[in-house]
Amino acid sequence: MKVNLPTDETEKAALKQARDEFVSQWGALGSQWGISRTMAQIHALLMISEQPMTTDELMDELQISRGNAHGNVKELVAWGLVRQVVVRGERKEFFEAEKDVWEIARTVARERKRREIEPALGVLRECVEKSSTWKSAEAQAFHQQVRQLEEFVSFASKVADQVSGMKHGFALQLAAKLLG
Amino acid sequence: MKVNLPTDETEKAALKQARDEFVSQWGALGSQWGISRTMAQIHALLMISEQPMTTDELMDELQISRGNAHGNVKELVAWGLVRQVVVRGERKEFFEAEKDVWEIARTVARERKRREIEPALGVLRECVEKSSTWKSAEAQAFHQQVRQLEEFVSFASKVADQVSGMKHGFALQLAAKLLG
DNA sequence: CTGAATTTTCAGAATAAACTGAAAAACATG
DNA sequence: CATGTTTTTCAGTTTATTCTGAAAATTCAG
Repeated sequence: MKVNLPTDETEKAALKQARDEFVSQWGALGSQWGISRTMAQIHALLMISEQPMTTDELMDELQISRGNAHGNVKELVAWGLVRQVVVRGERKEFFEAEKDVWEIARTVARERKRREIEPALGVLRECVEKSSTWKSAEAQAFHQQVRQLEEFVSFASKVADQVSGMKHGFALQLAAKLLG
Repeated sequence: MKVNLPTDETEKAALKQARDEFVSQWGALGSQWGISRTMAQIHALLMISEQPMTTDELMDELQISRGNAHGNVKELVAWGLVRQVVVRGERKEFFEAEKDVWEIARTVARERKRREIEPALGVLRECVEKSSTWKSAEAQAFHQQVRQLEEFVSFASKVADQVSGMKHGFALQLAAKLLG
């Protein structure tokens, strides 16, 4: 069996510390974003874990309750950022995160479109519709403004579709178009 | 003086209702997004207001306290989405929103980069740095994953710069590049 | 079918975020 | 400088969100 030289031990400890730091910081960023701290931490943990993990491991690692771990991991599954996998000979459910950053980006683009852009479009279209036949100067100003907003959000929606439709090496395509 | 025909009155009432609906719905969207409901409502109100407004008008229109109106309008100014303007012969402060959607988009891109992308980059770079010389298989897997994340976020940062640097008609440029 | 293992739910507790209202500070006017 | 006006601050309250922990439901093996 391999001998653990002092440097091995040092590296192992430093790795653990770096992983914890990453999970913790990613969680803090999560709340800056619109998602809960715990959900971001679970995502971070699964992204840097080589093996799929169980709910109990998440509870243990992050010091959180079963209900919390359960709810958040299921929400990550609903987002499409985490999937449930079967480990042979095990009854428990195991979870693993999508690790490919381009896939993650596509998923986030798709979900944010659905959750943020589409509801806004609904509101704006209703306002544009209602105000389209009004005659007064004030009403026309209102119409103009909501129409411009609607046009922009509609454009953003198309961009999101375009991005989430791009295949694996999409960053190259996108980079070429935007930066080239 | 102009006579108010029944249709004028009807339109006036419908306009008021549409404006209120827009403000209320935009507020709800705001919380779906990462910003407070009130801040989004103030922004909506100022975007569809033809004249600049005072804190007292905001308080009255949205039925909120002075402290709340004050704090949120100042935060919008800090974002760069609203500016303070001087109205001749008035002592009170007046506020108006940027109405040009492309300007709004640039501002949001710039601010979100600063608030969401840059802190993430900081965390990731630290992790990449620390783990770059480690030897074990686990450590290298960690390094690889955070490096990929760092590369992507760094790319996103460049995209945000590009977008926020585009001049007025940028949507056309962007549309041509992305959709063309 | 039985019982142990596991997942799911959810009422109440804890925490975090937003808001109020009034007092203090800053400002303008004569 | 005295006074009335407007802005700013902030301690305390309310509201919204997240989390806990235990009970109920489900699943599976024998």
